[in-house]
Amino acid sequence: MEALPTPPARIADVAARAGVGIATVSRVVNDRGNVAGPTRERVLEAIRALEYRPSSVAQNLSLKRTLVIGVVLPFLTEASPIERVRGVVTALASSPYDVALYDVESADRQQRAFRLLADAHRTDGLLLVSLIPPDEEVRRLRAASIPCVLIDARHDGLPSVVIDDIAGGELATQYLLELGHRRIAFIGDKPADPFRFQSSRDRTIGYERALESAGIPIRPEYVREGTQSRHVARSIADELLQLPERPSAVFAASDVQALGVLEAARGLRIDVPEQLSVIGFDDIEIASYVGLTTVRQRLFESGQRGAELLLQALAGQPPPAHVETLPLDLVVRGTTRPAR
Amino acid sequence: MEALPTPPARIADVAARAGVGIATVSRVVNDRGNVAGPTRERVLEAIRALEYRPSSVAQNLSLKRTLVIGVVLPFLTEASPIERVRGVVTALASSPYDVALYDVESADRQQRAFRLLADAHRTDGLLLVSLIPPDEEVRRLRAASIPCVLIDARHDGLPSVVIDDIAGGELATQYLLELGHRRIAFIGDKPADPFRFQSSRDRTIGYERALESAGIPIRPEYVREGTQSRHVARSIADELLQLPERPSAVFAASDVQALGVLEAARGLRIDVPEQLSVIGFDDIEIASYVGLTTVRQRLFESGQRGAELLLQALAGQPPPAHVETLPLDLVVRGTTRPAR
DNA sequence: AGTCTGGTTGGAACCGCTTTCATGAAACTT
DNA sequence: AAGTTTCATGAAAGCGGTTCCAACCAGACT
Repeated sequence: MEALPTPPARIADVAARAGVGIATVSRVVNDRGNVAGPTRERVLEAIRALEYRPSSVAQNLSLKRTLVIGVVLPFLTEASPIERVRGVVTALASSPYDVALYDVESADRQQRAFRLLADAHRTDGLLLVSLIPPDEEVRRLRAASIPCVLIDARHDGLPSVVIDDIAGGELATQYLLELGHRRIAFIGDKPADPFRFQSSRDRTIGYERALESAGIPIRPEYVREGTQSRHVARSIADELLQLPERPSAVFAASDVQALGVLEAARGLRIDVPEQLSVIGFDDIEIASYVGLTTVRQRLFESGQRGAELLLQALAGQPPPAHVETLPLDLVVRGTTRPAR
Repeated sequence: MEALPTPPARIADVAARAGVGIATVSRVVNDRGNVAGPTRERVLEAIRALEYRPSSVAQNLSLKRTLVIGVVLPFLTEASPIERVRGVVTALASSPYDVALYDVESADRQQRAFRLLADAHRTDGLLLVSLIPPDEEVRRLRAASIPCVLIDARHDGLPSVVIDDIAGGELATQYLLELGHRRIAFIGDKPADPFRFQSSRDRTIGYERALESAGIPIRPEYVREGTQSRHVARSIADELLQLPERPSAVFAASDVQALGVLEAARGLRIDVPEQLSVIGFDDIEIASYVGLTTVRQRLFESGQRGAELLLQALAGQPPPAHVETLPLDLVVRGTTRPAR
């Protein structure tokens, strides 16, 4: 009993079978307008018999919407964007919208994605994660009145969900200062990255600001940069920890890098936290397992919140706040301790 | 200079401006058919001036396709499905297809997703991850000729990408046996889960088979089940490690659970691997950091391969192999050691 | 009994694109 | 020079829905 490929029923088939006009079928399907009881029954019967499902593509064309929200983000490889996506998916789960994912590792991928954004009909709304759209595209989006919300990025005139990276940098550094540390090193992201915004740079500023207000001079040899990877961070930390005057604490701009620092310390037989305090940023899942002290940024929530804002915009309400700043929390675990 | 919301140009606008028919514009846009040089130029000029982008929704309706591949999966919260999605996204990056994500944590979400699958027009193809579709839906899919590939799941008549869980269970257990362990415990997934396939059960079978062929009787008190979480695994391991005859090795059906075992051991001051060997399954990212010995399954590759198979099916080629089994590798790290 | 009113209904236009098909002009035959 | 191809082109018919609008019908009202 092989089910042969039957073309799916169209609205006209249903109408014919029920002996009514297509308009009536549409009314029944969408529960709109007045349809007399018996008529409705006949239509429903026909729908059941034919296993009719309205073609969403046709609906989309007719209603000029797609019920798709595009999520554009770089580095799907990393833990943090994924957390954000999870937030987005969760927030959109109870909405009628689907989530389309666009990963833009490379520049041409980004090109492609933005070309797509420019297609005024592919998505109803856009969520850009850790990505700053070119002005040109923003203009197009606006012209096509496609709402767009940024997550972990800013752009004039677009609503966004962000954190205060400067404050975060200060928070971490101040905590180390309170613990009595004076020789505090910093490992940041390499800002050369074409996509990267200035999160890391801002965290550096926070770091410097905290040191300054504590009256501690900034030592250039304590401030390093490398790509966002454990491996690179490890080798940077290796150098750092073999300086004549070894830092007693390291603030890494991300947990991933902090893990690299921990590895380096282990390799050099430097006990953490006895001889070295380490603090990270993000609070990714591994952090809790390893017991890493860190600055938690609410990744999941950022996605969720961004999606909510977009949903509001889609519902016709103008986005309430232009820039929404999510709070940061210091999560003290086992890799930090008062300086001796 | 505010860009006011101008309705996007339609094909008719372009045609009017270029002084040609819409058919000609379509030909130029799709690079199909013959269009005289000068005419083409005029059309291109008009397209440029009007910033015309064909509406993909309209194209979809006309061409009866969507260029969307739906990826349905439960537990986006966990590390392994995400790795698979990454594989899918990567494989599909250079294709014209977009990826729509459907997370189906709860039963009604699953309901919704399958209802969606049944909509013959929303996606061109489907990738089901760790999910077995009801026969009814499979029938519908076939009737609508929507190709569908399963990843980490099987269903008669649908191509799938899987691993040999039995062999994996044997692999892990045999390794422990080779190390001289005789008291080997097993912690598996709770099979009560409505979505869950029988991966965990199969791994149990592999475990039992390995013990049997080594002539070692299976002790029921050594075989436990709990939900896929570190927390639950930890408490199970807690009990296990306080049995009168404590096992010398534990095989956990997933790395996440293995991490729970490590925690339990730490809590009980049982040294790993000196006093207890632990082996996991999956090889998620944390595993390498923690130095967990495990059975690697190629998650990323499973997504990638599944997407490739689907692409082939979409291109009209029937899927070559019905069930594709990905290899498993034993990854020896620091949590296993010969029995004393 | 005749007109009004309001709920039901179906025809037809429209959403924006692709593609078939007919048409006319240009190029080629014989 | 007349007939036959070939090529470029546009009108129109889908694709499968939604919705405006006019037509119809029954009961309510005068």
